Amino acid sequence: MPEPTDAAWLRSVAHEVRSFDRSSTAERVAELLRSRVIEGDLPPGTRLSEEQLVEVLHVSRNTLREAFRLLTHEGLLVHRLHRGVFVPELDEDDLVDLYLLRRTIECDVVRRLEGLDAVRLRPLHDAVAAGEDAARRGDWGAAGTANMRFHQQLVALAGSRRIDQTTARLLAELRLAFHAIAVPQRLHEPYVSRNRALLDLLTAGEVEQAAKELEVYLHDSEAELRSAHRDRLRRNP
Amino acid sequence: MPEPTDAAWLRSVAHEVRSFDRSSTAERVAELLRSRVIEGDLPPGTRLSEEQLVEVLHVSRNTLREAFRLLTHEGLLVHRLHRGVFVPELDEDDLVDLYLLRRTIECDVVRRLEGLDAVRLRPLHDAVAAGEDAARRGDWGAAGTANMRFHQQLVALAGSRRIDQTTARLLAELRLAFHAIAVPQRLHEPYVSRNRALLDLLTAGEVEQAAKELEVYLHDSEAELRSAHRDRLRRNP
DNA sequence: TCTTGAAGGATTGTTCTACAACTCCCTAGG
DNA sequence: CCTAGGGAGTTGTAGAACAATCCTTCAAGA
Repeated sequence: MPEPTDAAWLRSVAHEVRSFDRSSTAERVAELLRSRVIEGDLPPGTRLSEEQLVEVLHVSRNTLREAFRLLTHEGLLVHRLHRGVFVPELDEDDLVDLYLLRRTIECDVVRRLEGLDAVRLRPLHDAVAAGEDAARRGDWGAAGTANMRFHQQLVALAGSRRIDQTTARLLAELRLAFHAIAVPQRLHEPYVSRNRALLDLLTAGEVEQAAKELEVYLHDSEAELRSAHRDRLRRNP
Repeated sequence: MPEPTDAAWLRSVAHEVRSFDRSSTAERVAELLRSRVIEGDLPPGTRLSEEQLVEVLHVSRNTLREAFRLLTHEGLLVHRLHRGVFVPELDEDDLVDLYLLRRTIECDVVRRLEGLDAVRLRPLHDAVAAGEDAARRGDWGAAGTANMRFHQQLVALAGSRRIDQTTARLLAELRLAFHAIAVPQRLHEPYVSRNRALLDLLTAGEVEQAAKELEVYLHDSEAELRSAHRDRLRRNP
């Protein structure tokens, strides 16, 4: 006999089951291409040829184009009419734009936080630990991944689907910029310990202080990235 | 003889010309469907049949599906695998979510504003005037449109492409919620004068004060909308 | 009565082919 | 050096076909 409280539980199970192995071919193709772009295998400016990919992936052009659309709206590809899809080349204006939105969302989320406890902060803790571990190993790719995870989990504390989604796209785009730049250590190293410091502030419940630190943090990160971008531009016209 | 400064100008003209009448069939179809959804012609929950629309619009299924994808990523349609696309039905959680993100972005944008002058505020002024005009005529549909324009122009002051885009999607989704609710006057009337008050604060350069007022404003708006939503749910199980 | 399972029609997911529309590059001519 | 135009190659769109899935109906069993 189903009790009233069962309803919510059943709904959540239903949702989980339904989204378990539920993916279209287009989504799987998108997932594959996404990882390639995010890992930096495809340098910015690369054109993704339909003909070529249809051949390699063994899917129809329609399906491939559907995958293109998915990634386009994640900001991982750009579509130019009658020219094809390309891995985006972010310029300095894009960096400014991305960091502006990023500061807006992240700082505000932190400032509004309340009722924090160890359980809720657990995912953040894991991400920080992963970053420290990667730094010890000198694996700056992994350090970058851990950093992304830290910030994604940070905004996840707000408990908003749309904020999570916006942030995911934001970070994915930023990752493109990271790959376009050579020196990962200089970009990621300082933030391993700064993430730890942020987490400590949050653990202590000092949200206002954390928000302020995060604001400075993101300004520094932006400056670093822009500087590296300009350097690269100077070397590589 | 092209001077150095010409380059940027020529590029911008080239871009403008190129994007003038530059739209694919899919984009035109999307535009058509978008207006229908935004105007509320298609009630939430409606399924958009491929077969039917292909017949009416005289486009191929491929093209139609591409249009579906575009609108899906704007939040104006939802796609359920093997079931089709539907006009979304927002529940109260969605309203909470939308307003949370909205407060985050709008308030933060306002708080960061500086160097405001009459020229930059002109679009806001026009939107407020349009809202007042619509209210006098009792045209609450137009009042709602003017309100959306006001907020879109407000965040546009930040000068960020990505903030504009996120906001556009946000407001489009909210518009769905407005349509699902019967009483437009009660929802829009109070905000005509509150928009004017906000604009006055901005004109006076009181950004912090404006941000605080906006925060309250959005809380009130959210409460109003949620209440109306619950009323509707009670009448219409 | 309620649940379970199978059959069937209807709709979406994907592939394939064909052709139109457009871009890009190259070359001839001014 | 610049411009116009032609041709090759790529993307945009159409349309038909089939596979996979969903939804409804209905009958059998507990």
